[in-house]
Amino acid sequence: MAQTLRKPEIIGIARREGKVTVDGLVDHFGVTPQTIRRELKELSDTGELERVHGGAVLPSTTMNIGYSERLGMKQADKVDIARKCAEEIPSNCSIFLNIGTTTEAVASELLNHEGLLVVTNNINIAPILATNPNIEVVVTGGNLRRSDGGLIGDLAIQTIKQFRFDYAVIGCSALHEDGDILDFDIQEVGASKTIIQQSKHVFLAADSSKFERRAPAKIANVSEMDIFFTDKTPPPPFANFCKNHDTQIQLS
Amino acid sequence: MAQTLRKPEIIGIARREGKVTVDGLVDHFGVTPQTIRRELKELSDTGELERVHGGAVLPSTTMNIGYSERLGMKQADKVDIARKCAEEIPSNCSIFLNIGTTTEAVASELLNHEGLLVVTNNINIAPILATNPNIEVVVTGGNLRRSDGGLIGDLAIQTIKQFRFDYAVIGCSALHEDGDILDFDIQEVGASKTIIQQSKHVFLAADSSKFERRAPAKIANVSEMDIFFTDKTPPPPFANFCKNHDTQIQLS
DNA sequence: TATAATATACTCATTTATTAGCATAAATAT
DNA sequence: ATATTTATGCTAATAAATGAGTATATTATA
Repeated sequence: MAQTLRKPEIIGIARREGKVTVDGLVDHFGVTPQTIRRELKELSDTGELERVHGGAVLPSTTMNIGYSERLGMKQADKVDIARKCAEEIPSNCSIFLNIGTTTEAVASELLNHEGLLVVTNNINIAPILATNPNIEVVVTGGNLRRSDGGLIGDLAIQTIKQFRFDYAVIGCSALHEDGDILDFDIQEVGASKTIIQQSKHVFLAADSSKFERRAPAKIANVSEMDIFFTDKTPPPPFANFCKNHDTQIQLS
Repeated sequence: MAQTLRKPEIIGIARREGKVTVDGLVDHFGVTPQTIRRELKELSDTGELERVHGGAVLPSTTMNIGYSERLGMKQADKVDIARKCAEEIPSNCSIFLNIGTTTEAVASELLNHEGLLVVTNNINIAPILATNPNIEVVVTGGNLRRSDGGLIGDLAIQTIKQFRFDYAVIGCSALHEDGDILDFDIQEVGASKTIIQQSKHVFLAADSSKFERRAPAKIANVSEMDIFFTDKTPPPPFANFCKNHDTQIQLS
């Protein structure tokens, strides 16, 4: 396979923006669309990007998310949320990133930070952060959850207990109007409890679609969070609940 | 300027910019393109940069390489070694797979087994095995080694100690004629000792090119292995050593 | 559903980069 | 001082990337 000077930069742009467009890359590099298309095709052949009409998006690094969810808006929203979240995190500190595609986006946004120690139970985050040698990456042990690459169970909790974090970024499967943070797996409850206990600042990062989802396991309550990063003003009951419990809402 | 002074600067520029162009370096150093090309070729031969048409980019570590490319990369002999190795492992048992691309090939060959519990400190193995729901996958914790996606250090050892394995498959960076099994990282020593200690049967899987490699850390000795899976008859001193220590050699 | 507007895949000519072999000049060793 | 190694530059042949034209596929719109 041919390698070119442009490919790493295309991937970099995709990581920052969540997506790339053929037109955008044409302007950026000053080459013709067919050249860009050729390279996007090659990047998609190797699995580094995923081709869509008009451009390409980051492959959902999670293992089985539907095509539609990866496209366009959702991913762009996630990148915006992730950027705001990463802005609140300084260099030279310790961070925990847990499961969820939003925390993966946060990982990408942290690539420009320095002197970080990042611990994660999300196996997809490891290759993202591996590109920056200034970030020490620790993966917790655990049983692999196929649906999203999460590492769960007692092994994960054991590892988390051995650290203290300056910041923790929590993702979730669903949000309930009464303030509950939900996951589809009961095993994640113990992990999130431990994370919150070991962390000075706890952030929740979740896009507004999570309010329309259902999930069985309550892993935490938004009152335990310091900041909730999201894309749209949450439903009034949830927003009021946040206000009453000193949880800041940060819109992007 | 002498060549020895130019090379570090080229690498420096590449680290800052992510890439270097032949033309750019020609302007920068005031030499001809062929001089630059020669040096880029040397830097690419030593693995410090990756040559591309028009310049060079930072080498993509195995971590960054796309999934399908990684699969295609596996040479036929590695697959053959892996197949023989997987044939010796029954269904319904517990297995440890450690670092190395050969153990990744073994993982692929295990996909048709059933009722396996696979524990690994190789992060690349998780997505391979995730495709078969009949295999329970456990990832050890540990510090991420960027060069190959290995999880190393005390966290990994802690996890390994909590299991007993029916089979362990060991990979390595290099093999020495006197029977020593070598890795480039001293931290892997503890892990491999623990693996051997916890396992009923220990297999070494390594292609013959490992005899031509050098690595500093002795992680084990082939006398501790039950079977050595490889593609060609090893050098006579090594073969004799195996014979004297009841280590079976299995050629593919 | 039909139609228009984009976007894409494919092939081939053109441009550009690369390799290889040889010549020259500087640095080092004998 | 002379030979030898090493770095560099030149030219021609080779290889690779690019861009243009055209046919096809996809998405948007009436």
